Amino acid sequence: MTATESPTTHQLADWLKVLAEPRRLQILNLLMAGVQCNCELGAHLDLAPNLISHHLSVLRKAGLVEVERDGGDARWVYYAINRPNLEALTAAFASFFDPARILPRQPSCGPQATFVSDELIMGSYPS
Amino acid sequence: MTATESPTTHQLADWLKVLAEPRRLQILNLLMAGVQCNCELGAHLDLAPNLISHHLSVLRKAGLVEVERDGGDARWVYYAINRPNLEALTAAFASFFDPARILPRQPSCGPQATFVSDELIMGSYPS
DNA sequence: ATAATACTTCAACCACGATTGAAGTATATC
DNA sequence: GATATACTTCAATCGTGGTTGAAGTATTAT
Repeated sequence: MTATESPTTHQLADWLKVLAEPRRLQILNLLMAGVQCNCELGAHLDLAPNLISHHLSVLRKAGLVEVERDGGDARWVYYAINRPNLEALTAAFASFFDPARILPRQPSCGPQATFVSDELIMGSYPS
Repeated sequence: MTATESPTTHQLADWLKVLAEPRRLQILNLLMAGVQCNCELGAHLDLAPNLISHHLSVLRKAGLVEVERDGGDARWVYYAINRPNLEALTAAFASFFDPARILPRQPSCGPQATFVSDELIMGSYPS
C-alpha cells in the first residue's frame, strides 16, 4: 500500500519548502510592506543582487511573487506579492494545521488495539 | 545596518524548516487523525522505524509533538500533537502571511522614488 | 537467563540547494 | 559608439540534513 496524498498536500509541501528559508521570509516580509525593487531589497537585507534575484526567482516559480518592469526606465523591475496565491497558501495551511482536526487516540496497534478503519486514519485530509 | 527580526519571525522560520519535509507532514497528518505509535506510522508511510524515530525527534524538539509511554507495556510509545504549540504555529503563520498586511507600492528607490521612513518598511511585522 | 519486541542512537554516505564570484543581458545615459 | 546602471544567469564550491545500515537500550515474554 502506498500512501496516497491529496494535491493540496503536495502543493502545501512545495510551498513550505520555498518558505523554509530565512532570507525568503525576509524578502516576503519586505514585499508585504510594499518594497519592491531588487536593489532596495538588497540594501535592506545586506544581500548581493544575484542572491536577491535567485530567491525572487524561487518565489516567482512558486507563484508567491509577481514581477513588473518600470514603464519609464525598463532597467528597474518591481516585485509584488501575488495576493490570490498568498490567500490560497494561508487557506491551505490553516486547513491542514487546523487544531480542530486533532482526533483522540484510536489505537489500532499496541496493547489496547482495536479495529480502526483505514478511511478514518488516512482520509482525514482534506476534509 | 543589520536587519533586526522579531522573535516570532525566528520561531516561524524554525518551524517552517521543520515542516518543509514531506515525510514530516505525512506524520503530522496521521497524528492529527489520532494515530500515535511508531510502528503504525511506519506501516502507513512504508518507512523504516529509525526514520520515523528521527523525524519524530525533530518534531518533538520543535515542540510540535509530545511523547508518552504505554502504562501497561512500556515498550510502546505514543505520539500526539502538541495542541498549544500547534495553535501558536497557526497563529504565527496566519499573522505573518496575512494578506491584509500587503501595502501598496511606496517607491524609495528607482525613477519615482520618494522618501519612505524606515519604520514603515521594517516595522511592519509584527504589527 | 535467554530471546524477542519496540524503539533509539550512531556513523557513514549522499543529494539538494544556498552561496560565491564571474560573466552575460538589456536598457539608459553621455 | 562607449560607458554606466539594474538585474540575470552561469559554473563551482560548500554545508546542511535526510537516508542507510548497523549497533545499542529498555522492557516484556519464555
